Amino acid sequence: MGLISCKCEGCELKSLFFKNFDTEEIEAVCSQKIERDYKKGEIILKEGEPIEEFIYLKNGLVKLFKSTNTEQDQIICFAGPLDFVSLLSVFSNNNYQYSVAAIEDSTACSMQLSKVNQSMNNNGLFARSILEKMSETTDKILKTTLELRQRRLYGRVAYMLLFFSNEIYKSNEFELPVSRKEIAEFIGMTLENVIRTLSELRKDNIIKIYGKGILITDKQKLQKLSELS
Amino acid sequence: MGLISCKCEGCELKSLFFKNFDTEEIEAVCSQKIERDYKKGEIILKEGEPIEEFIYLKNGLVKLFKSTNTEQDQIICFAGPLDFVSLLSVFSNNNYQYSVAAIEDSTACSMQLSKVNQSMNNNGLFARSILEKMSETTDKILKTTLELRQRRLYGRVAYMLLFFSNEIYKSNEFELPVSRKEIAEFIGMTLENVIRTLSELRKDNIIKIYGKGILITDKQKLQKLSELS
DNA sequence: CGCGGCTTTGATGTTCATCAAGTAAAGTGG
DNA sequence: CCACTTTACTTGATGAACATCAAAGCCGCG
Repeated sequence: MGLISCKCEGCELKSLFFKNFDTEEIEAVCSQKIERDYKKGEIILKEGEPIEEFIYLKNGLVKLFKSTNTEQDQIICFAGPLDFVSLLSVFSNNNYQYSVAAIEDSTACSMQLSKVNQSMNNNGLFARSILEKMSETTDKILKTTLELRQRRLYGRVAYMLLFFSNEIYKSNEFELPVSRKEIAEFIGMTLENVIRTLSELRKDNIIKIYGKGILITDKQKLQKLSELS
Repeated sequence: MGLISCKCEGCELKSLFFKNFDTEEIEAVCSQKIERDYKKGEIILKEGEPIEEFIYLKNGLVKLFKSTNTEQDQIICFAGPLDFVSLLSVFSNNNYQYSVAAIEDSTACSMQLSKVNQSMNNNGLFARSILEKMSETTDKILKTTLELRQRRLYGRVAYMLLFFSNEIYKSNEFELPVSRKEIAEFIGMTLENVIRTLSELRKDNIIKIYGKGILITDKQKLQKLSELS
């Protein structure tokens, strides 16, 4: 786990996030920023821990999840660059309600929550930016959840494949960043049935499978499966 | 549908929501407030419509839901007094992503979104209040969704009954404010199976049913069913 | 009264979880 | 580097959970 102080001059996030700040304010917040690298599999935030930082993802891919009393976790969503991974419970709880783990090598920036709070109180526009970002995030999560709920096994697996293809990798060929078990935890089905469904899709010449590698050969059919079932 | 201008002096919401405002600011916003009554069944907001107002519930009970391409809607959550029913998509979309309907006679206050926005820009503390409220709301929704997803038929029905008993009516005896079909739309099962399960719970002397009236006679067993299944 | 919406129950088949057993892949220690 | 262990993946068989179809009862309302 590397640990270097972030050079704000080159940070592409500044313009997105701090568009409502003047230089002085940016300095005040950014001087406290810490950039950190996480390897695939590493835990970034743990459910139950006190919230002291405000974290966003600079690059990589993470999963938000919640552990249950069974062995099976529940994966809430995946988040990519420029997503604010600690956004969900930051402002209504003192402790994280969800865990976050890197599913690809990732870099995250964090700043003290107290500083962010202070800036928000002084600057309504800044608070509003966060509000918008948060609204977006939760809207997306809720949408995905409801979409998945409408479908069954086949439709859910198809939806998941299309999600990674369209939203994350923007290609018909990609490496699944998650295990079969994690897919199951995301779509709310069992490991075995996820595998079975992938195999069936392969037999029907809709996808090709090379371990974690996926090649979507018939996107139209996959799309239809995702809509119908 | 009644329509009177809201008298802010008696409004219990003021202290909750506007705690960060001085009197002048409160006046500025409240002078624009409109109070409106909705009868059970009436639509308050419709998915797809432009967002122009900021609405919160003064009393009553509403459901948030999303229509699908089937006949079955998806109910996202129920909201009671002091909940900000338009909070979900207000800040990230120009149009409502969900519909809201009264499931009991309700009163809602609304103000122009543009005024609220203006106040937020000028007052970080106010923006922060909204942020907290919103974070709370989405956290609750997500929690419920994930809890339901963990359970199956029996557990979901039990969870739903306990929700109305504990969260909404705070009594073991209450009238279900929703139809059997709406229960199904909330817990993501079919109408028939909801009815069957309720009947089984009745046969097992866990609840009594008088049409929409429910009396929970064995809360412990219901609790256990909700946890296990 | 009769109609339409809501509710109930039963029968049937589909979808899915679970159990079991085996293979492949990946990490571990000598 | 190889034997060993562990973890991830795969397939089949079985029964449970659930959706769907069908039919009928109830209840309020015009």
